[in-house]
Amino acid sequence: MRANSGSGEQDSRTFTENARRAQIVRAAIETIGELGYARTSFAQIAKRAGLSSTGMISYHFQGKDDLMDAVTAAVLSTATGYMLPKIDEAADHHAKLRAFIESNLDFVQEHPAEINALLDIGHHRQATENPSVQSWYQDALSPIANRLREGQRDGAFGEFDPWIMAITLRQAIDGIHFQLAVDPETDVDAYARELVAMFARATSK
Amino acid sequence: MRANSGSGEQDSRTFTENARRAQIVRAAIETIGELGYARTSFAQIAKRAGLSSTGMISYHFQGKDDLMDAVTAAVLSTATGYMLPKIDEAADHHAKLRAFIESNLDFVQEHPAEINALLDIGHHRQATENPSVQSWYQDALSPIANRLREGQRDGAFGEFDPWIMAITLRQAIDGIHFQLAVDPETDVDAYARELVAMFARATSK
Amino acid sequence: MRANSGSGEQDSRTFTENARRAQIVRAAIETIGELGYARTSFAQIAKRAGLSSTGMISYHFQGKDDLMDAVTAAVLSTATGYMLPKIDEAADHHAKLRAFIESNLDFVQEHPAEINALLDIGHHRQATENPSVQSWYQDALSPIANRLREGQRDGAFGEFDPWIMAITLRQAIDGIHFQLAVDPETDVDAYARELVAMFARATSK
Amino acid sequence: MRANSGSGEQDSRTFTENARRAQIVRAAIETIGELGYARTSFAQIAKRAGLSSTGMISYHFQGKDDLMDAVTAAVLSTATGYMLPKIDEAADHHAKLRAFIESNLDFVQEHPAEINALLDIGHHRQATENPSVQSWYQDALSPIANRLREGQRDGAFGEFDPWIMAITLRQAIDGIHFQLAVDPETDVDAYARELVAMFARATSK
DNA sequence: GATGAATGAGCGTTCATTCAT
DNA sequence: TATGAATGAACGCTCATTCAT
Repeated sequence: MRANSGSGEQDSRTFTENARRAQIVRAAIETIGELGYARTSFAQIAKRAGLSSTGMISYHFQGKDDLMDAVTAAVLSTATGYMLPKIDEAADHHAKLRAFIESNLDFVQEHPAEINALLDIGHHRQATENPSVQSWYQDALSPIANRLREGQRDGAFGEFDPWIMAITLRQAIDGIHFQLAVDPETDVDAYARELVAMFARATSK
Repeated sequence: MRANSGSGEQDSRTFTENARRAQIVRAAIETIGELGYARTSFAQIAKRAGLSSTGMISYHFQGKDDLMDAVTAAVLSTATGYMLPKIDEAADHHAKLRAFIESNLDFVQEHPAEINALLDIGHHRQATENPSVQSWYQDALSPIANRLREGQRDGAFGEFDPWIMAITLRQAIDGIHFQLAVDPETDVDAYARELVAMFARATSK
Repeated sequence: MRANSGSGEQDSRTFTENARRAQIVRAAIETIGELGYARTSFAQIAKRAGLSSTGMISYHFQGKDDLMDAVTAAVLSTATGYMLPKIDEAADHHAKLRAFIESNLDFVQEHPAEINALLDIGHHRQATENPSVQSWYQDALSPIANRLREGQRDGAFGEFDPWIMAITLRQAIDGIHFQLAVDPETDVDAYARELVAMFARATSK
Repeated sequence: MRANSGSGEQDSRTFTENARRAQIVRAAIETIGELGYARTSFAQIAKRAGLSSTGMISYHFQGKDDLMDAVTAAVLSTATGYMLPKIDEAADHHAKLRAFIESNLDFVQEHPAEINALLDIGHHRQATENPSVQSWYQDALSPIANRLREGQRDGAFGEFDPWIMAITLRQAIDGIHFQLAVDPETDVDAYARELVAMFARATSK
């Protein structure tokens, strides 16, 4: 008898069980953020969640992959909720691009554990032939590429492949982690300003 | 007794002899490239290398870190040997930037296992706060940043932070792996051409 | 998760519950008693305890040292519980000295595995410079030395260094193991009588 | 083709091979003395002996047990050569007993590695059912017991079991190691004087 | 739901020993 | 003899998962 809901399943109990699931996901995020994926075990997560047994995690999730899917979804949801309003508020395509970069780096600064968890899981899965990798990565890039394409259609941007630009933009923002590894005192806002200027040129006519 | 050569030791035979070491490094590269760092164990490497036991790896290397150091050094050496001549041949700063991007992506296309291994090891070390991370990452970025700085000094490029541009360039090139994960049939040359145009604008005056 | 109780933890169940822990400690005592510390591995202990894997031992104890601490504590507790009443019953200092020697050798005869385990662990820790050695050895000798000192103060014994006499007494009793190795049919009671007479002279005025 | 000479074998090559054997035995003594038996491996011994391969040890000795037999014999021989003259010089039985104790503790002080090796090997083998244990231990105790018996016959000592007194004497002297473990600054000469006085009483009429 | 004991495969590493050269 | 590579079993320990209560 299991309460696990596979990724696609719809279940009437979904909402009542969400409390425990969310608690575990929260603990997983913090653990990965602090120790890294490689040192994160069910035992560490259970300890941080105040659970007396790792069996609780297996009970609520189909397995490690299922838990990591939930973590990924949770972080992406939080990040989107943080960034989207700021992008929507922006007046034009250029301002929206700037808002995307700045709000993304703001989020990195304010939610380091979430971001570390997301990237760690992503790196771990990239090598794996897990089919869910493609989808979440596409899901993350598609909105960016679409906005860039709209900007081109409206004449705000020059000619470039919007999909490759989206990848580059995504990777440029994630580059902050390497910079922070080299110098933890880095001014993230300055990094953001530099990227804004750089991509203004890169997307110009 | 032991064939291990500690990191600090100097041994003229390190690269010339020791076919076994090279064989193990090769097997490690292929294993990481195929399974990813997380699923790569001495047992997997030994199986691929046709060794009778994992003890053989411990015999030839001080430990897992030492083996991964050897893998990193081997891949970087191969990559540098491939790319440097093409960059040196290029006539001016713009051509060198183009040669860097193109030769790098050429190398990715021709040596996917090597590159996957290099990035996976890098990610794992970053996540586990291995102190050797900063140095190799700085070592990888410094030459790029220095060339960009020279280009600015010579008036070939506009104003930008060369260090952040180096990170972005590095990350943009590595973005090909995400693209290949989504679509293994991607035209890497087209990806290269797009990046060349993009960074021509990004570095322009 | 884990049933381990770290050395510093206080847990009222430590001795009352945890049948599994006791079972493992018992198996460890028997294994060390039979094979000696050097040939005692988790695999041997697990086999003797009927455990499915060595992981069960790691589950119940923090590590090999923790298990050996538990073995030491268990044996010392049993030995003290056996000997102390007999010593307390004895009327005067001479009778107490005799009771100490006799009850100690009685215990050796009746619990050979326990004693072998205790001495083997002690020797191993002394050889590996484990810092916990001094304390347990001092703990074992101090009560003997103190009783001897009291006897001197009360005029029952002559002049001698009570600490060195305590070491000699301890070592003389442990000498029975060498004797038993040479001749397993040795009359331990006779050995005890001889030591009693010998130390009566050695402690006399 | 092996050069090993089993314990009982007589071999015309015995003397030519003794150089390498002695070198290995010497390295083994130092290694056990410094690291203890548990941490002593063929690799450690070979390193200390300046050998390029542990195979050399296996070539010259039948196995680990054979090497340890050689170490034991070498140390006993050295110790006997050191002590016997001093005992022979002594005028009477009481003086000889004193000379035995004092020269033995002198030897302990001047050759700590040899003694540590001897005791470590002894402790390790006690638990093992190695038949060679009984013999060397009997060989070590018999001369002591015989001298005590002679002293009794000549009326110098009182009544006691000479064999048990020999064990006790042996153990009392070895007790210095526990004392040194507790306090490395212990005055060994004072320890010797105390034992001399103690055994003068213990062996008195 | 929740607990915690149990499972068994797997980890990197060390070891004494063997063997071709 | 001497070398050093190779062997394969064993080591303590961690892991995600299962299961009875």
